[in-house]
Amino acid sequence: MADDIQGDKPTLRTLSQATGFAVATVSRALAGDTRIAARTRATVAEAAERMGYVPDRAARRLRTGRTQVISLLLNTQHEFLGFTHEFLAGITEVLAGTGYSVTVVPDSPGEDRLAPVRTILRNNLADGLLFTRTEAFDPRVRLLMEADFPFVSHGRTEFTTPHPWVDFDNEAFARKAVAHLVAKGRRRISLVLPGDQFTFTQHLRYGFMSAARAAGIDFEFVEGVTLDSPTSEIAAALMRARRGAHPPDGYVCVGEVTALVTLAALADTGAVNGVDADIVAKRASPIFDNIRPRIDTVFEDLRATGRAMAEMLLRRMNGEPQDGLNRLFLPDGDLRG
Amino acid sequence: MADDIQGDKPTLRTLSQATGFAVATVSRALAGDTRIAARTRATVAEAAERMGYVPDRAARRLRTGRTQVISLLLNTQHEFLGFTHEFLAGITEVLAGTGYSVTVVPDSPGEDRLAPVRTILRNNLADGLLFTRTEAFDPRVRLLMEADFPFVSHGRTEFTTPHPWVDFDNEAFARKAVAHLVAKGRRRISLVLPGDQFTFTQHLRYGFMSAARAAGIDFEFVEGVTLDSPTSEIAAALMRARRGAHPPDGYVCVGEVTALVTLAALADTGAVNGVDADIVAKRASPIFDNIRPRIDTVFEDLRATGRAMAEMLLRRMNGEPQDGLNRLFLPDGDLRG
DNA sequence: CACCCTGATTGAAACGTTATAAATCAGGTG
DNA sequence: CACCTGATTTATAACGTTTCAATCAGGGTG
Repeated sequence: MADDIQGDKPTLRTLSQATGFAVATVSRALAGDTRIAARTRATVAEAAERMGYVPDRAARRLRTGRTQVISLLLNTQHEFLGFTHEFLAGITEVLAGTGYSVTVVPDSPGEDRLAPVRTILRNNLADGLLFTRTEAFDPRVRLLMEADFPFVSHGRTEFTTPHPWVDFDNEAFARKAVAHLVAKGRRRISLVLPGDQFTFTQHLRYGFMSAARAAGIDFEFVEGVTLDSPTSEIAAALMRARRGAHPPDGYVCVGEVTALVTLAALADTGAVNGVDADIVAKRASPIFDNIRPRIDTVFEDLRATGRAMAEMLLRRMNGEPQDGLNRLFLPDGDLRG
Repeated sequence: MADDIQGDKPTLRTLSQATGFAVATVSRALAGDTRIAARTRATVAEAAERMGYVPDRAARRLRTGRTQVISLLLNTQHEFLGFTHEFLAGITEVLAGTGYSVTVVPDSPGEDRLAPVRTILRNNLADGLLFTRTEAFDPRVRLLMEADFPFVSHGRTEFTTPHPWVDFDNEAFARKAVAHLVAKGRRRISLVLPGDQFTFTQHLRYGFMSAARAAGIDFEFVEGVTLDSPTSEIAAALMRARRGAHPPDGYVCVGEVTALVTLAALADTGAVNGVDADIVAKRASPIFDNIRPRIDTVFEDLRATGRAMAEMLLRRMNGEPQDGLNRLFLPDGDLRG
């Protein structure tokens, strides 16, 4: 809107008139085409710099079909703490200066998770896609692979065809957490799992179960709720278990919210954290430094995860073969308390 | 990339051939131009629907200059809990189905806050702008008003020219919090303020001070730190005050993180929350339901804030006069504990 | 000297849309 | 029946970019 004080913004034509070269020459010079004389390229580059030329995204997009946009499917339903913030920060950090911008598209598991992807593909709204909460045979992955559309998933799948992903080693986290509880002398440990459809649920379950079995201790999965259940339901389920015949004396918590809920459930049933039971949690933000009594945590660096995913997507969009593009983040060496 | 299984996606020309009308007619029919015969409009609309026509954003953008994009300046530096997530969820909720998409642009106070705005204006990267952490004489507001560019700020300014904003009544929050502490018999209350440059800092300070004075109790502002200081520094400052001659017996906390830090500082200096001191906090996420011992909170609904800002921006971009476009969220009636 | 390279540049077309101005048409009027 | 009017429709240009094919000037070669 309004009158640009700056005067009209420079275009290729402006540069063409200023330098005396044709529009086509200017375009190719800026693109660094080596078939344009080096001297010409220098002249054009200098003029572009001087006049503050910036290519028009709409025109380029119309011509080339490339949008210069990356879409992020963001879960807007369930609550997170540091997750969204850190993740987005990491992504924008990498994309700054690349000319790509991130658009946020709401995604709600339970709804049709394919719908937003279809829209993006069909209407050509982005050049690449990032998403989280990947399922074992995630229909989004299937669709995107079929369409040969660049993407990076947060979480692995069970597909045999390789695709780019970034993941956190939740199996290792579970083992480490169990080992820590065992070292503290705990004999019956409990875990609230995410929904069965997610791949990382399997990793958690396997790591948790096999570590507990190897240590010869009892374990249970909290019944009737998942990590995404309303916190009131999770709290109720936890308290039910505490009042049962064999209340757990150790908890592995996959998210910060669950950790707080567990802490509250302990308090509300008269149990004392650190005495009657211990908690080990995965955390994504520094907030847990400020919880008293302290609880032991393993840090999942979501900012680094966002960075890794964005970088990988850039490489993928640049045409790199996709079978090498994976990264598994290992849990920190030490538990932080 | 790749071959669209769907075949080529329909364009105006496709529709033109299918219906027998000229491209221009089809375009205007779809735009609902009343100078096109009603019958024709119906025919065209039907064909568009049947073939799944969606206008090409790049072409439309190139032609009209409108981007169909809204940019959100997002602070990626400081930690937040529910903030980013809830806020974004509210925005995307409103924008879903409007054809607008949100892009996230990093913004770091301390850096040049004008730079991203300039880029957006100059390169025409968006039709509207949303941002937070508004300053009293926010240079972004000044620039955007000069350019007559649609925006909605989260937070008021001191400019006399009106502009659209959405804000939370932090003065009322402070008064309410103080009143609550006074009712509990607290006689010396403390507050960590945000940086002086932000408008809401003045509102907080004024509400806090005048309510404390009216009640005839002592008060202090924690020295040397702001809400954005590293939590370790805030913790240190709080503990220093606790060990001083006149430790506070009441705390007003503007953010969730500060509330947790305060809680931790109490615990670490051997004070008991609810006995030696009380805390009232503003919260943006349901997480505080799960903190034990419970602390009293006032809820700021950031999802609703995001929704309000997005709706307001849409109205503004539709050319509504901007002097009516404000909304002040009042703190909840009851303190929740 | 005619020829053909090679290197450098350029004209023109196209991407899909919308706005402007002009063209067409049907129907009524003198 | 020619003409005017209002209602519809349409051709055309333009937005700024990239790319294909064509042009052009020299210089070496036969």
